Amino acid sequence: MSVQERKQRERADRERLIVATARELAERQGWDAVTTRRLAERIEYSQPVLYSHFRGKREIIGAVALEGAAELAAALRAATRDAAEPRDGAGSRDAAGPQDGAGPQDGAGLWDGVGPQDGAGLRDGAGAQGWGGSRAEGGSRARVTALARAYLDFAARNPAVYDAMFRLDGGLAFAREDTPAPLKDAFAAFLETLGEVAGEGVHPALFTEVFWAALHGLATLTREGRLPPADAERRTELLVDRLAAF
Amino acid sequence: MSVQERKQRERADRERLIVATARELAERQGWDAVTTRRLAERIEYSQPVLYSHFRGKREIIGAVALEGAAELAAALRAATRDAAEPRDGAGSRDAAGPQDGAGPQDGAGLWDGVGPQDGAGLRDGAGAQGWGGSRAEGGSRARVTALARAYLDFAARNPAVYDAMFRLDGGLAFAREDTPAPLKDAFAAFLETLGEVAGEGVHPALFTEVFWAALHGLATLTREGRLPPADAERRTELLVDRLAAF
DNA sequence: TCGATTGTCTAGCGGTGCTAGCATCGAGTC
DNA sequence: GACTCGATGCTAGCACCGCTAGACAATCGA
Repeated sequence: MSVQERKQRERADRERLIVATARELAERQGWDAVTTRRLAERIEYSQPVLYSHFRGKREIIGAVALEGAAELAAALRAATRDAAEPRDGAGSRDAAGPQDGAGPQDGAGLWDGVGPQDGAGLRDGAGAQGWGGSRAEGGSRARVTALARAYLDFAARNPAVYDAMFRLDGGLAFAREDTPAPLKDAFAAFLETLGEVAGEGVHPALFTEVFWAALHGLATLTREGRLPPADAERRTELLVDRLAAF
Repeated sequence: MSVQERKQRERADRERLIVATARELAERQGWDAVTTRRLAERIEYSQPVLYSHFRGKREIIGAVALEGAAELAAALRAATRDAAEPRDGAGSRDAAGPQDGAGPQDGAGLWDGVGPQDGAGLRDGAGAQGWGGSRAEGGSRARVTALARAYLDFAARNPAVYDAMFRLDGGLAFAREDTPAPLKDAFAAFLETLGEVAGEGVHPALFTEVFWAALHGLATLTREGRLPPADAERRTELLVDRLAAF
């Protein structure tokens, strides 16, 4: 059976090569330059080989998107962990890698069963607005700012991957039960930090969606030159200050 | 000279026909379906005729975008006017059509010389946060909510036009001195309402950019099914409540 | 060793945006 | 009214696209 195993391994290697090559080509020359012919040439196989791994170009984009989602989740967690460690050290309980199954929870229909249990993000500080003014908790602000910066930084440094995730059609399901795990986990990474600052009576997932959408708008419009590049940092600060309830 | 005039007129008519046909086709079947062959067939001319009017498909998209920008500006102004008429009737002094020259002003580099003179949007109420708590002025909240809804409604009802403006490359300059007048005017329409609620010490244009970006994120992610469609209205309300300084 | 299976390739389909070069038409001139 | 001649719109075709049918070679099990 060793022969079959070797073949499977080689096949998996080639699949990874396809995805990596597509990603690199897209990042260097844009997704328009990622044609099946060029991609086949780069991996030194003929075009039909691509179709033995993926249904078509769309699925290749989807594969790049999943890879990117895992990296984005890691980048967000790393940034928020570094930003300001909680009193009890250890970083905010975010052991879960991109891989954990993510069982059924909540069921509110938003991204469906993603991340920590409903409201868990509220455990620590937060809820200022309603009954206390700005009650210290500078840690939250620092984490949220770090989150926003990390997201925008990821988008700017990996434009093609970002497009594969959030602008192009990679055939992936979003905000549904059958959403692929890496996407759910990326949303969970958002939720872990933003749950703290959703504010009273605001569903953490709903708040996270709004925050994410705003960042997405900033990321895309800035990159395409539809917003003046100079003020990007000021826009980010304004967004964080206003949107989050510290 | 009447013959030349007639020819010019016919040529302008045909150009309008091209743009209208492209728009209709895009709105019905998506921009992918707008090919030069199909477009030529619909207007009952051959392909090269298109290229005597436009440099290429990109410019046709740009033409649709400009048309859409004028309509968007009108829709935003109509919605905010209807939302809550000011004490002195008449609607807020927004006579200017999409056509006025818009001379050099401000020079801050954001969309460059757009709309009313710097800070004009602050003339009426506003500035609550800093020195008065929620000092009535429910009119502002109503107008901002109406603005947001009108924008998202426009995006949902005219997806192809919206894409031409803000997602596809129509070869138009944004946020620059040479930005086409209709785009500047659409931004001005935003500014007229949002200037009121930028908050103290926040540049109205910067605030408008952030608000617009957030709406853009909501519009695109919702339409592509990346945000659960059911909660769209709640997201809009949350965004308005948090971002604006009433 | 032989047939079957698996894997990969060549060649080609119908489509894309765009353009070179030719034919025709009609306005201005005699 | 006949005749240039430039403007105008056409046919045909380029290089490329995503994708696939079918021929062919390599490998496997009997």
